[in-house]
Amino acid sequence: MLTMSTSKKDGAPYHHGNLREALIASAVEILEEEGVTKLSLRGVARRSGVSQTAPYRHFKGKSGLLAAVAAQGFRGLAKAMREGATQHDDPSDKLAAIGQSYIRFALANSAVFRLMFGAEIPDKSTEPDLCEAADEAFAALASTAAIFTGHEAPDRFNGEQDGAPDQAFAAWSYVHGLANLLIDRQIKPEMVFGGESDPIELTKRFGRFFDFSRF
Amino acid sequence: MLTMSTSKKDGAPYHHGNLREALIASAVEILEEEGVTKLSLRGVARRSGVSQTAPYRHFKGKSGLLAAVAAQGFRGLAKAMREGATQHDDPSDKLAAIGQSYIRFALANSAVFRLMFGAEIPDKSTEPDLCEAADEAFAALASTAAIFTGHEAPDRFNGEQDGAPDQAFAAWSYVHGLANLLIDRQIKPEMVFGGESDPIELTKRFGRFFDFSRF
DNA sequence: TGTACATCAGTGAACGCGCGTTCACTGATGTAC
DNA sequence: TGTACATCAGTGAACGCGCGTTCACTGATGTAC
Repeated sequence: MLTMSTSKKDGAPYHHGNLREALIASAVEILEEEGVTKLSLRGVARRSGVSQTAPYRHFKGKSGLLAAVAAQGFRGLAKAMREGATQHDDPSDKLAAIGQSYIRFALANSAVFRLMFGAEIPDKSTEPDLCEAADEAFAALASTAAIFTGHEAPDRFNGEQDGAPDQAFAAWSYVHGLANLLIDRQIKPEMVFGGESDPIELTKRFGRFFDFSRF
Repeated sequence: MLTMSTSKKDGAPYHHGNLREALIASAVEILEEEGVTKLSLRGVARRSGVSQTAPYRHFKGKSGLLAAVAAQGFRGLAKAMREGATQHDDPSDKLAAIGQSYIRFALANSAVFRLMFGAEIPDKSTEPDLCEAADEAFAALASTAAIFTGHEAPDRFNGEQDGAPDQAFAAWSYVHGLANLLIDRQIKPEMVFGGESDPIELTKRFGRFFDFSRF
């Protein structure tokens, strides 16, 4: 950073200085505005104001960019869940807050969310960074869910998820499904309440069918 | 059908006779084998052994074909759920059977399932047939879930879902989430059980956290 | 402090490709008479 | 029963397009001396 030449007075410097991050940001924008189908490496470069071959300096082709976007998404989701959880002490409240953060994240970043979990990236296991980010997100959920069993939460899951308690998966399934149905507009909050309403309210309302005392 | 000229002895008759269905079937095959990204109208025509412009006789472009595939998917899902439900009398058993049918369908038709719920078809409301098929699927779930409230199930939802009980949405969320996590390989049955295992067993196992007596 | 030079980050032309869709057409079908 | 003809279902050439990726390149940077 010390030696960066990018100056604010300079309109378009030869060296961008932060192209990798800029490309990811452009990709996210296109993703959210136009959908995965319309996302092209050339379009991303164009939006970043850079030649169409510049991205190859930072990613191994289009698939590399997609993986980086998804990884950043998982990191953001993990952070959101952690922040939600730390605002409460009671395990039930913690878990509820995590679920709400999850829903909020999905709604605010629906195209990225879809990319993270969809089939657009065929084999996630070939992208170590992506795996690590995904594990981080799952760990954020599982560590709280583990409290219900009284077992200690394993602090790493190695992409194996061994030892993660059933509730983690059950809670994840529920919240993941609600998130998906909401972003796919299969459940519209206003349809359930009969008026305009908040998806988070929905999360709480449906959540009472979930009984974590049963383990 | 009476006047169809397609004869079995004839290798490639000029008139196909059943091209619409054949195109949908080809689309499903490509979808499951190669993913949405690789699905092209030309490829579908090719696989059906027909010129690349023939599909335009039966669908209004690529988007029309996609909608037809999704609609057929929803009909199949609705049928599977209904068949699952009729094998039991107890409402809880009925609901559990519906969930299991849902998971089975998703796993057996994962690419179609993704298409049904994903963003590949941008505005489903412009396709009346698709809406109708989706409503049919939701109705199959909601009519059973409604038993828990003691209220009568509305027999149509008009794409509005008004009057559908909360449990229907909660159960749907749970089962939809588990289905998605399974087809996206985020939860691998063998990871949870520590050995090879059956996704349906998972459905039951996690399902016990769901308490439908609370309404 | 000044300069030669290796390294790094970006350029721009070019490749070959498959796509969605249109158009004027032709072969097959079924019906009115 | 035979035939003219409207209708239907498919053909094949052609359009313009944007894409991913490669290649040899050039401008900028930072360091060894």
